Amino acid sequence: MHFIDVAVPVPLRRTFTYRAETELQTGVRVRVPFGNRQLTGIVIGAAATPRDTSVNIKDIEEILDTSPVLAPVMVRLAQWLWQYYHHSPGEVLHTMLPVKIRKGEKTGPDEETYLVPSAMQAEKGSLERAPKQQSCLHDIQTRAETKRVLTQRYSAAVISALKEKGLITESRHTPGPQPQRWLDTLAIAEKPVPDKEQAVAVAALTNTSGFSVSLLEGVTGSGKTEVYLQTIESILKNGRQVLILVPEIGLTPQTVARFQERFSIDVGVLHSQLNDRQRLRVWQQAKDGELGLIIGTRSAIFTPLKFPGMLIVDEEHDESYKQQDGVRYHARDLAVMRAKEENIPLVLGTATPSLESLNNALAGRYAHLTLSQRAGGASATNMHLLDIRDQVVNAGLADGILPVMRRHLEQGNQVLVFINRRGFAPALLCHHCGYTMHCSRCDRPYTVHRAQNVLQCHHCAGTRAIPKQCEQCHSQDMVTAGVGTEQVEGALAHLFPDAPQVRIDSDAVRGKDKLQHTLNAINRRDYQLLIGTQILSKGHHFPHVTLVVVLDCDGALFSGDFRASEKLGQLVTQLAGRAGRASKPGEMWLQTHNPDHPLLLDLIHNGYAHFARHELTERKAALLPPHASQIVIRAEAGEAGQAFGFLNQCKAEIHRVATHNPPAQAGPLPGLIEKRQGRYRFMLVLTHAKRAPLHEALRLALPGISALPEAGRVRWSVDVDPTDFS
DNA sequence: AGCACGCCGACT
DNA sequence: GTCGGCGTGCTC
Repeated sequence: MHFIDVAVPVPLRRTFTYRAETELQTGVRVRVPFGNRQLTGIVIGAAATPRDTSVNIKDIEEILDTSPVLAPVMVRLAQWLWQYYHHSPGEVLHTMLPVKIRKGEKTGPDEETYLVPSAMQAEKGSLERAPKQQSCLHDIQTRAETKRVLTQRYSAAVISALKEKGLITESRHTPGPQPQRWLDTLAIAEKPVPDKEQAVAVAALTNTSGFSVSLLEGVTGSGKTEVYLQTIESILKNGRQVLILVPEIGLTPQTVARFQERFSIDVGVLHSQLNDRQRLRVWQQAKDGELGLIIGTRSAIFTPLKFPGMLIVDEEHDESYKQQDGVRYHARDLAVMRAKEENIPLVLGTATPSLESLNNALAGRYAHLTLSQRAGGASATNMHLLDIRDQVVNAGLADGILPVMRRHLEQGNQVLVFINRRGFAPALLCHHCGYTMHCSRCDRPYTVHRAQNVLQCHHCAGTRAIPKQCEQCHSQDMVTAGVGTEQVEGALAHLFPDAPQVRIDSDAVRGKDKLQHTLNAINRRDYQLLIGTQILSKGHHFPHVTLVVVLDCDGALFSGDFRASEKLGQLVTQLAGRAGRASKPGEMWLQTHNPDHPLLLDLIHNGYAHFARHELTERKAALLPPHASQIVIRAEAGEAGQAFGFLNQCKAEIHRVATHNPPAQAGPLPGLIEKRQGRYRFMLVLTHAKRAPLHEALRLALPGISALPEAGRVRWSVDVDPTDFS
């Protein structure tokens, strides 16, 4: 008789012990009785023989797999996840596994129709006058192929003719796995000669074996992707798989095509738009070792690999790697754990490292590789501050910037205007009584959208018509306040009527392929003036842009979020990287009311690398991450007092339990967006200089917190290493 | 999360 | 008299 720990899909922070007749492999799915229902669970490992005789240990009902759906490495990763993020095993496995696997569906490839040679032999010369049929038969005789593949290669007529003649028949069966299938087609296309820094980086990364983390800090345009390409070449040749994570917005068909073209192999692609079936297929092929290269967004970090060779996290600073609901994991941090478990190298690439990764590199925990030269000899963009104090500012554009823009436009170049607000204006208010139109569910001002003629709440996405008169005093004198992309677009159309312009924000490029078409049109020089939001800062290069204007960077200087300045530095640097090339050096202007602000001065004069190091010293002095660890407990409820009260009880419980070396507790604080979708949100921020005692305190407190009667009434969650305090 | 058990209001 | 509201408690 064996006792076995099983993770079941319930939101409880523990596993359950069952009895089995035989020993069971870790990672195998089992059907188990749970309460009065049947659940599909995962075997986590052998359990100690229970001493507590009061619990009635039940038998495992059925073993669903002959081979595990989770390799031992992935089971260990799951355990790390639920311990580190203080979530339930059930929720963690829910996050890690494709839906179809979770639901207990059979694994393995689907049955397919094959065309196979029949027992009958073709008479000599009978196909002499049918070369297509001959070649098709030859293909089928050499290698069993699916009907699906063959109908792409040959016409239906050819295939049916062979069937008529009784030379081939159909057969349905499941294909066996074809491990390292990519080696059949792998070929290295012509590649550029790396420059000296790239060559050093490739050599360093190629020579690593076993676990290591390397931060590849390469300025925009320095050819990080080329370093990835040349590094993974030998890994693929050696029959090892490479998993590449990219930000949500960076996963374009072009990205995938670049890898496909270089290596002539199938690339597994994983992103949020896939359906369950497509997702399962890539998962299975990666697990069977059929795919050499898998590219995906955040959750792709859970892709199983039969022959793990290397992990790459591109644009590692990108915020989209942090999951913001459910198990709030950070894919970059998880990649470190995964690489350690698999004993393979991890590469973190970016032009603007997160302070977390930079700190690890500076402390010597990560290798630090740098690419400082832009490819093709392009020079760095020149950055300037434009003091807009006392200047006339029209639709966000200061008078002083207009001559600069005119100069670039007259030279036939493109100008990029960045404003981090979509819509026409961020508020609509009454000129008579000052009342601001706001969303009653979220208590936030509505954004005015002139294009669709609506007010939209940017927190709950709710819309309503633009009112003609004030809700409060019925005055008809309604005015907008602040500036959004739509308004800038309108003003620029007046100021520069001869320059064709385009707006790029999530409103303007909604819909499949719309963004790509717009980007193509920009690089065809259909437009001269580009007005847009964050989208413009991510990954796309605009060789004809010679001027970047940032309309407002003051907000980030005085934000309540301590990461705002880091994000500003990354944004500005990424934006600067969009512009210019060798023949056309770029220039960037930041409009500000704080031209003497040390952060801005440091950023524009010394660059991101210097700026980031300075930020790190500030974080150290303020005892903030990465020089401290944080955990946030969030709660939301229909009544503010409920959420607040619950967090106060959490605070008391942590205080009671963490007698030795307790964390600092701030709050309960209202969320930066206090009310959202009609619910009140609060958070309790736990901070400690050391990670271990912080986690220990929470671990000890969670049973008591979960047992609070309020815990069942409010919606609450634990966020380890929070990146967003809203 | 589910599901049962349990104790109070308005219905055939 | 019962049907069903959702508070509470438990799940190897």
